[in-house]
Amino acid sequence: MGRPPCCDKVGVKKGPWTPEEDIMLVTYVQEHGPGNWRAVPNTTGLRRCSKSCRLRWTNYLRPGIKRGSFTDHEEKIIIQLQELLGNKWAAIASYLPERTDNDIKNYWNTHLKKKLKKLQSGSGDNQSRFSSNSHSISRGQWERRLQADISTAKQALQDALSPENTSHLSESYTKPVQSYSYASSTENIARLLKDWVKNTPKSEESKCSSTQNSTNNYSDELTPSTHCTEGKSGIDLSEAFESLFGFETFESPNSEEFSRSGSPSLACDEIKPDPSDLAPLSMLDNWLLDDLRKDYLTNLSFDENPDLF
DNA sequence: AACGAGCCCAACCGCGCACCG
DNA sequence: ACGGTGCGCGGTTGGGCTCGT
Repeated sequence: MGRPPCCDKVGVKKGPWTPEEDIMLVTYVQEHGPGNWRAVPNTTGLRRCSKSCRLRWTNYLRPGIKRGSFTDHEEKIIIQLQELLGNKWAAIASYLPERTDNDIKNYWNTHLKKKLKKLQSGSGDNQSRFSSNSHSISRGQWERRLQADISTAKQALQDALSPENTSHLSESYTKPVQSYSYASSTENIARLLKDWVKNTPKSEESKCSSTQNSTNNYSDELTPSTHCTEGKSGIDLSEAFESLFGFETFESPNSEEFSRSGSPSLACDEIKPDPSDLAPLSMLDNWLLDDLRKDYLTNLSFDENPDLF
């Protein structure tokens, strides 16, 4: 018996996602939470495979995703964890909550692999420094600590998200988790719409496949919302979007900062985010990365090899 | 300015695992 | 115990973009 196709191939759309499709998907997640992807096409009317929906959400629309180039710190973590875990991108991504496994995988394949290869050919023993460092703890210890850390992180996340505990988060972390999640998700859509609106009037005949460019440019182009009044479709979509999400995304001079600042206006009680898909709490985030940095990276001899970074 | 090569990244594909009845 | 189903993961691909000539 052959494996049944994950979805009905007839009438299933492929290729880049349009902003409209993104909105439909986000709307579904807002209402039902992430999961039950099989139901998404039927529920939303999206002509997309359930897997495609899940992938789009996890790799692109999910709240808290950081885009743009990787920092040196992130790079180091990836290199170390790849050395330790191999191509377990999901596991590596769990230590970089703002990055998706796909992003990390791509970054590894396009940048880091070459970098290390170059380094390896340049000086023979540099590679071995990563794999057998005299200062580093043993592989077994690493793995045990990783496991422990992941478990602890999950517990911390659950604790932090439980209603009775959210109130005692320290003052510096008082941003509402739900709002953060919500706003970040909104921000992701907003960036798509913004670019889409900007591009559509110029080339109406062109297909709406500008999502790639829009995301790449957005972080450097957090301009005031003048674009959203350009073009009819922009107005309609923007208004629809605003009404959909209940606040004026396009009025934000800097939507990223806005979303992270935890503005009270972003509160949205009807959202019931799944804890596993929430944006990483800063506290947890910092804890993970700080712990990594302190306990692991300082034990390793990156500094012995300044040429690498 | 035009063209081709290489790069980059979003999306797809197929497999394996976990869960459920 | 077993088959069906859904989801997650890692590898791969295709098309747009950038850069060099």
